[in-house]
Amino acid sequence: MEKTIKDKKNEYIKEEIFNTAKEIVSKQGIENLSIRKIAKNIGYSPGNIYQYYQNKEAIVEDILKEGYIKLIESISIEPEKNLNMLDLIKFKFENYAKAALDIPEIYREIMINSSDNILKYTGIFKNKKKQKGIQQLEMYLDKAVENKEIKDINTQEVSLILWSSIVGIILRSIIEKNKDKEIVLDMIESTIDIVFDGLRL
Amino acid sequence: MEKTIKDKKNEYIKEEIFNTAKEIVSKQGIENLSIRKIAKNIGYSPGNIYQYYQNKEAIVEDILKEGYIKLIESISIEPEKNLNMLDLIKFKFENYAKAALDIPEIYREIMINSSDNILKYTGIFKNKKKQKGIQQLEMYLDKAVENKEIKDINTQEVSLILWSSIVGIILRSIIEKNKDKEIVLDMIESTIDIVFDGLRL
Amino acid sequence: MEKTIKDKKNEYIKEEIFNTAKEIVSKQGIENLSIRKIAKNIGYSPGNIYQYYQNKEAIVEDILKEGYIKLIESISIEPEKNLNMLDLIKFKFENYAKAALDIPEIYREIMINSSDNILKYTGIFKNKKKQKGIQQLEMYLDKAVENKEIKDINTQEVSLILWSSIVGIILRSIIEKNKDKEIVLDMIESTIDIVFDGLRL
Amino acid sequence: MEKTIKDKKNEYIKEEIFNTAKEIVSKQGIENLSIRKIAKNIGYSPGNIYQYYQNKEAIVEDILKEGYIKLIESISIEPEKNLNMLDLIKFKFENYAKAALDIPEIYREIMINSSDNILKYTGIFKNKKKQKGIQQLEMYLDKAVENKEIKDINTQEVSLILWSSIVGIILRSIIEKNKDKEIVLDMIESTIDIVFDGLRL
DNA sequence: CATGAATGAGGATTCATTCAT
DNA sequence: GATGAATGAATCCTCATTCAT
Repeated sequence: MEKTIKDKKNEYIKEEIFNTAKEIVSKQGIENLSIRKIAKNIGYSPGNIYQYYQNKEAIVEDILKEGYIKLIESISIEPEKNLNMLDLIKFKFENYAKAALDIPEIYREIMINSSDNILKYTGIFKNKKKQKGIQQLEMYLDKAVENKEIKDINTQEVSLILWSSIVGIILRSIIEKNKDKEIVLDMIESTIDIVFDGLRL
Repeated sequence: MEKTIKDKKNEYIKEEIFNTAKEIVSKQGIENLSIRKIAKNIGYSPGNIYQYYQNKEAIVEDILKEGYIKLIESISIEPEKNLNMLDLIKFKFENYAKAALDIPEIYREIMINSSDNILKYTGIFKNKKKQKGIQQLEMYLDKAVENKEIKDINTQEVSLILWSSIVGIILRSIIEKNKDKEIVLDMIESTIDIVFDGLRL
Repeated sequence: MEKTIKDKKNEYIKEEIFNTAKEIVSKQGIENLSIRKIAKNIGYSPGNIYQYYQNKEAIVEDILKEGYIKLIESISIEPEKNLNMLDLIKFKFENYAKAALDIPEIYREIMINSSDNILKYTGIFKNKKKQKGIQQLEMYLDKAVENKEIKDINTQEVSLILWSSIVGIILRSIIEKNKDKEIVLDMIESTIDIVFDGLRL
Repeated sequence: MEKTIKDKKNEYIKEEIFNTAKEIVSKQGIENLSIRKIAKNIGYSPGNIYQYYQNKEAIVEDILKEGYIKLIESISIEPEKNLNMLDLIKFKFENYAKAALDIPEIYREIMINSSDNILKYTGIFKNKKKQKGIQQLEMYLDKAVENKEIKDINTQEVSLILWSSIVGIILRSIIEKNKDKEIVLDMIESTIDIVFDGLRL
């Protein structure tokens, strides 16, 4: 019993560390995250951080992982009405973009990161196992073909193209610190429209 | 005469610094470039670097500038035969992608950099003056409309979409350390094809 | 309780840094004070200094502030018996000079420093708010006028003259590393005498 | 013959170094004087400076020496008419102050410098041989006594007092970067007036 | 004469991490 | 659990001086 309480406290502090780290990353960028800053911000000592996280890298990993989960969640939201595939894809990407733009610095970090640990989730080139987003997108395109919304295409390739195009657009917006979300959402919608126009029967 | 020899030596060492720096950037990323590393690699004392470069920033700037120039040059190559706009755009982007993949880490750095100094050349959102690549692309699309290759579209928007899509694809390839250039070139060609298919009359 | 002990140790080390810094300043002048020297002298690593002081400036500031406080204290001592203004001024300046000569290098630094931060306390030319010493001196001169000890003069001007004359004498003694305090005290007394003689009714 | 020309050229370059150094000192303060800056400013190489000066210190010494000579010259100017000693002393100190305020940074350095080399010229405490200014001032005071302008005093002590008071005033003005020369000249005149008033028969 | 490349020591500061308490 | 002192290595940069050319 006591252990459980301790565990809870333990969890609580770990979260505190985590949230503070996230805040620093969001406000100052990942390159300005330091153990000392985290410690100072939560009022603990630097050494104590190591009771909860093995090292700085582990904290960063957690932050990126959480960000990734948010992105996955964003594309797990299902529309209320039945939509054709074009609109469904638009709906999904809109949610995805909103989620990404909600955590710009973290999204940037996720998408720029070259470590295998992260590429496991974001990679499109060598991954044996496709990441969730691409999987879903490919499935929708398959259905669109099936539904005769579009012609018979290599859905595997097109999904990669569409995905990296849209990631590219979001990323540029973040890198340029563009604050006008609408522009980005419009560009994404147009991109999908144009691609679909190009795929019509 | 003597002066010329000295100048040459001077030039030579500056280049040595420059190349060493480039090598470090290419292998370890710009975040791991340091004056000390450069000095150690070429067997000089750190202070001596400052005989040739005002500071670290100047070195980085030179590296990025050289990279940017290569990119500009790549899209300045004109095809031997007359091409329609679709093929011309493909030709240009192919050259661009090849140039980018030739200097992956540097391209990465250029495209990820958020400093105004670099955004001047790479920005698409707030820039008053459009960057060379977008300018050219927009012009080609205008001509394509004129030639009735495609329907009458907002060429300004489409050029941004096309550009950031392709930059996005190249960037992902670099981030994932994908070595298979052909895949990237194919994806780019397909992207252009699909977009053009979507814009046909 | 434990915290107190730690706090005390903390305080102790901070003081050690402070005293070491003061020693270096006293022996080698402020221009030769460096974090590395402090660290070496107390056997710590340079980085550790930053646990106790935010930066070098903060250390210097503390040293000068302490010196300034000693000066202020020296002129806050009141004589045991009632004195006429001439003798009161002598009494005050004598204490001031003794305090100054107790911390020669630091006094030198305070009086030579051109930063606004310090001039706030030592300036006599542009300061809106008069510094404590001048204020007091002017008040005494006013009283001397009131008491008919001296004629009706511009006490504002005379206080500045008297003050900078005496600071000038002390400063020269310090700069010349003159160790004979009596000479300086005599010169100061004579200065005050002569000036008062010049101001008599 | 050829040697003479060489010598002249030699002299010329040495002067160039000297003047440049002086300019840097005047504009940026002595703490910002560096061999490299001098070399850069005159278009020679750093190494070459050492052909003309043994080291940095020698340059500084020369600058201070020249400054000192200017001060001596300033008090060597004789008034056109015969003046009583009070007015003569005022005349001399006025010229002195003007000369000092003409080269504030250098004057500051001269008067703050603690090296024996400089104290030889500026010291008042231990010097066996009195410096020129004090000598002259003492002589004038002696004459004033002789002329019955003032009472019979210890002219040795009073000259020291007067001199260090006035140096103190000038120094403070320079340290505070006060640009209003008139204020300083007025304070000096008042000082002399008051002291003389105090010395009257 | 003159160059300018090079050194080596030094400057302030920041950081992740460890460890005795 | 928590502290925070301490390290050691790293960061960029500046400087006086030397010396082969």
